[in-house]
Amino acid sequence: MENLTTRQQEIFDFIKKEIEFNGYPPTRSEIAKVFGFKSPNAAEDHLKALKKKGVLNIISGASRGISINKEDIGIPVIGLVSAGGPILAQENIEKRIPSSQNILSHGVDFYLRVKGDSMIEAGILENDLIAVNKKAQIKKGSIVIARINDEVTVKTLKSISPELVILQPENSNYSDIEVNPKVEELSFEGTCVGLLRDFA
Amino acid sequence: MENLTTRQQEIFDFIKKEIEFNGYPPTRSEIAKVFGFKSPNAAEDHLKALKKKGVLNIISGASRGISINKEDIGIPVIGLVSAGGPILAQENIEKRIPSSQNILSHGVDFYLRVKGDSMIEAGILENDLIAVNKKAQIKKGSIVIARINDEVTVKTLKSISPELVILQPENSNYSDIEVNPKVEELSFEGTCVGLLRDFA
DNA sequence: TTCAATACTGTATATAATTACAGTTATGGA
DNA sequence: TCCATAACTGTAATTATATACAGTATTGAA
Repeated sequence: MENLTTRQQEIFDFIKKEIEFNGYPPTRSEIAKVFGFKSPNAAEDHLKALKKKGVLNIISGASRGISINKEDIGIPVIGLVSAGGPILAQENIEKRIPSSQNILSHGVDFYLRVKGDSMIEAGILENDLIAVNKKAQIKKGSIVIARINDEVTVKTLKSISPELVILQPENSNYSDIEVNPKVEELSFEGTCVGLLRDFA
Repeated sequence: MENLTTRQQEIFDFIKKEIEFNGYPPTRSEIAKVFGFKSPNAAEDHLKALKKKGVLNIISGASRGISINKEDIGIPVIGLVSAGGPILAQENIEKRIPSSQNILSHGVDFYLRVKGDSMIEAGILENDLIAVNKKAQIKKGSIVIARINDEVTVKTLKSISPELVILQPENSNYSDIEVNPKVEELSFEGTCVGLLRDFA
């Protein structure tokens, strides 16, 4: 997918929102009206551009025949996180899971595939997908996605202070991880707000 | 919601399927064509009936202005199962979770809220939602939703033969349940194909 | 500097789509 | 028996919609 221009992204987001809200896509005129275009053809041009860039599909002749390509809907699933870059970098995205907005009570920014068995006593198994909210407040007792020296890990946050953060695995075979944020690089990618398991 | 007639249910299901597949609702003519109506007005009549029964909404004047009422989309979540009736009876439906079709690799007929801790060693905790497929083959080793003498339970199917079915809890504090289908009433409501947990 | 792409205005038209009106047939109550 | 509901056919008109064509202005890359 080529990158969209600011304007194109706006149009695209509007279409997406309309589909979600109304249950059907907008017409050219409706787009034009919302964006203040004096001609429906401005919308037509945008649709053509968006189609060309591969983010949506237009069924010729059909009214409201706009559909958003599946890959562009949905919440990204992060498999292995490559070192260095941001967690949501394109190369980390394993696939996408359709909207699912209302499935969980919190917003989900991405899903993270669980590696290892360090959380089994919290009912989190290997290969489960953890639903992560990036903005939810990081607090004691919640399950957090932390990045320590560029390595991503999922643990319960046992305690947090300026010079000592304790991350607790939920598996009696493992011991707590103690990090001094002033010495080691520590950041929080988000909080676990849900879990998805697929018995494939 | 009043009950739909067979025909109305067919039309409704078709509309739902179209929205999911195409991303936008069908026109009257498209409905008529699929069902073999010679007049688009037959579809119009059906839409009016469906609207009257409250399962969908029609935006007058808008092409493809059909939207399905949120309560009628989605997969039902079953909380407590009342004795006697079928598991999917209206009174058992706690809420509905939007489509999510492609979230799990198997089809999901309903979600069942887990009571108790008998499956914690399989990573299934109390209040988790188990995704259930009604038609998937019941086989040894899979987690099944069984009904024994009208009581619904989730267990691993350890062994199955005409006179002895062994259901195994995944919790060392509990012991296996042995059922003779010839003596006790035993039926399978489905197989567990996934799990959903919401950290509310 | 020339060209393609972006971002529109303005006009026009074929056709897609909604939807009313007038019927027909069958069914199952009241 | 009468009437409402369901499930259609058939016709037709209004309006909603897609979409082509002809422009204009701006920008950034070749």
